[in-house]
Parts: sequence; structure tokens; C-alpha cells
Amino acid sequence: MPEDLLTIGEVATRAGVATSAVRYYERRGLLRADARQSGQRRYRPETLRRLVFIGMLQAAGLALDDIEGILNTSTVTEWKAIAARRLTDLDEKIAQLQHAREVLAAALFCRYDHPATQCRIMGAEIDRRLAETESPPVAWRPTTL
Amino acid sequence: MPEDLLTIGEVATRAGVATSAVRYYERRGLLRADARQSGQRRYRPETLRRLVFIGMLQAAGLALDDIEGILNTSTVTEWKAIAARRLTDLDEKIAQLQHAREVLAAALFCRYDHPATQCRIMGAEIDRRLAETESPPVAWRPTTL
DNA sequence: TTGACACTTGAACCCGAGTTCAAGTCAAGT
DNA sequence: ACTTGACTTGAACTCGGGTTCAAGTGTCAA
Repeated sequence: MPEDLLTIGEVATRAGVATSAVRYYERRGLLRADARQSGQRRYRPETLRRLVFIGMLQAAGLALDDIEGILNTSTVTEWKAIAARRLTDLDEKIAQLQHAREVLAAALFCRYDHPATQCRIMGAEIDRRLAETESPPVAWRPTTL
Repeated sequence: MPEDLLTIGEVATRAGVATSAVRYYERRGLLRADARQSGQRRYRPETLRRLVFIGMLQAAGLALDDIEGILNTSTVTEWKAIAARRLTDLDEKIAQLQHAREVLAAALFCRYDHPATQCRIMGAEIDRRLAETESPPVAWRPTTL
């Protein structure tokens, strides 16, 4: 018996996930145990790497379905297509969050004080958003929303 | 009866959310209908703005509980504290996503081809992550994960 | 041989953020 | 009078990504 096989607890802690998550990934088809020793799952170090890989893609905002696709497709073009699509989404999301960040940060310097909806930076952004959806503008008065 | 009141359908479409979401926000205490006309909710334009405000904070990654806090706290320091905490989270998340974006983008240029786990850029990042959790390093060989 | 301990299973549950559904109400138009 | 259409309600359901639970199994040490 090769002793370089890891238990579920080992791969889980080393990959920084819960054992329940590892079993869940197996259910979802992202992973297989490489062996069983008296019923217990055993993993090759490569599988630990695979687990970390899953975590990376997850951190990049990919859903488990996409990750499964990337791991289980048979051609380069196929997985790169999925990755490229998600890269676009990711860029969009980063841009959105950056904008949100600006607004939120600016609001912290706002001294129209209370309540938050009174803040004129927020107010201006609300106007922008309302205008965007090409609806008739609603007049801005410093009223409690 | 003041005719500048909006129906739920109006506020919803103008704010870009579903009517069910508006009712849900009301249940959660983020919102109140300003009036009722034969049982139906009516909203002042300010409430439409409030709805957009909710959407903005949501886009910045705030949970409805936080948003409720920001809307319903009584002091400036209180809502700014919440916002500041979330701003930190937001910065962290943006940084994470940017890193993930780099890796993903780089992977698309990788020509170790198939499968995705073979990509050496991904491989290097996996190593970095494994090293980070101060676990003993696992040797890198180009094996299927 | 009795514990302790880490694992096994399927099934049920959790969370956040809503959506969907059935059954009912109301006002307007024909 | 009847239909249409937008609303009302509470309760149940959805979805993703897991977690928790009860009941059982295997291995090791005292």
C-alpha cells in the first residue's frame, strides 16, 4: 500500500476546506477519491492540487458547474471558452465593485450627516442611476427617503 | 389624493427590481409603503430613491441586514461605522478578484493545453497557495490532477 | 473488550435573497 | 354583468454551496 496517500481530513485541511466540502465536490463530479482503505477515501497529492485549483477558480467567481466543465471537458478550446466567458464577467464585476467602492468611500467624507440617504454624494449617484434607466427624473430635495 | 404617488409596479420598474423584491424589502424593514389606496401600496418619489439607494449598497456587496442598519440607525457615526467596515471588505474582495483575474487571464495564454490543470501558470499559483498554508510542499509533476 | 477517534452513508437542514403560487380584491372598460 | 389587469396576502418553493445529523464501521491503544 503506497503511504503517500492522504486521508480526507488531510486533503481538506491542507486545501483549507471542510471535509464535508470535499465529499460534496465528489457528489458534484469535480473530484474522485483515488482509493479506499477499509471504506475510507484516500487521495493522491495531485488530488490535493486539484482541490486547490477548484478553490482558485471559485475565488475567481466561477460556479461549481463551470469548474466541473473546465475540469471535465476534453478539448483545450472548450475549457478556454468557459474561462474566457468568465473572465469577461469578472472584469465587469471588478469594474462595478470599483465604482461602488468610490461611491462608498466618498460617502464616508460626506458631512450632510444623518441619515445616510441625505448624503449628497449618494444623492448624486442615485440621480445618475435613475437617469440611466431613462425614467423621467425625480426632483432632488433633502427629504428623508 | 396626491397623484404623485407611485404604484409598486412603477417604483419597481423604475428602480430596476421586481415587485416581489419590493415587498420582500418591506418585510425585511428596509422600506415602508407611504400610503394605501384600496389596499394597494403607494410610494412617494423619495421612496423610489430609497429603493435605488438599497440597490447601490447591494451592488457594493452589503447584505440586506447591513443596509437595514444603515437606513435605520439614528446616528451618523453608526452608519459610517457599518459603511467603513464594508469598505474594508470591499477593498479586500476587489484585490482578490484582481488577482484571480490575472491568473485566469494568464491561463488563457498558457499552451500546455489540456487539461486545464496542466497549465503551468495555474500550477505555479497552486504551489503558491499550498505553500501559503505552511503545509509541506507537494512536488510538481505534469500529471493529471 | 472497551473506549476513543476518524471516518462512512443518505437525508435533512441552513443561509440569503428573493420568486412563485393559490386564492382573493378592486377599478376600469365594454 | 363580465372580463381584464394590476394588485393583495401568507406560505411554500428555488438556488448555490455547502453543513449537520443519526446510525454505523474500522483501527488502534490501554
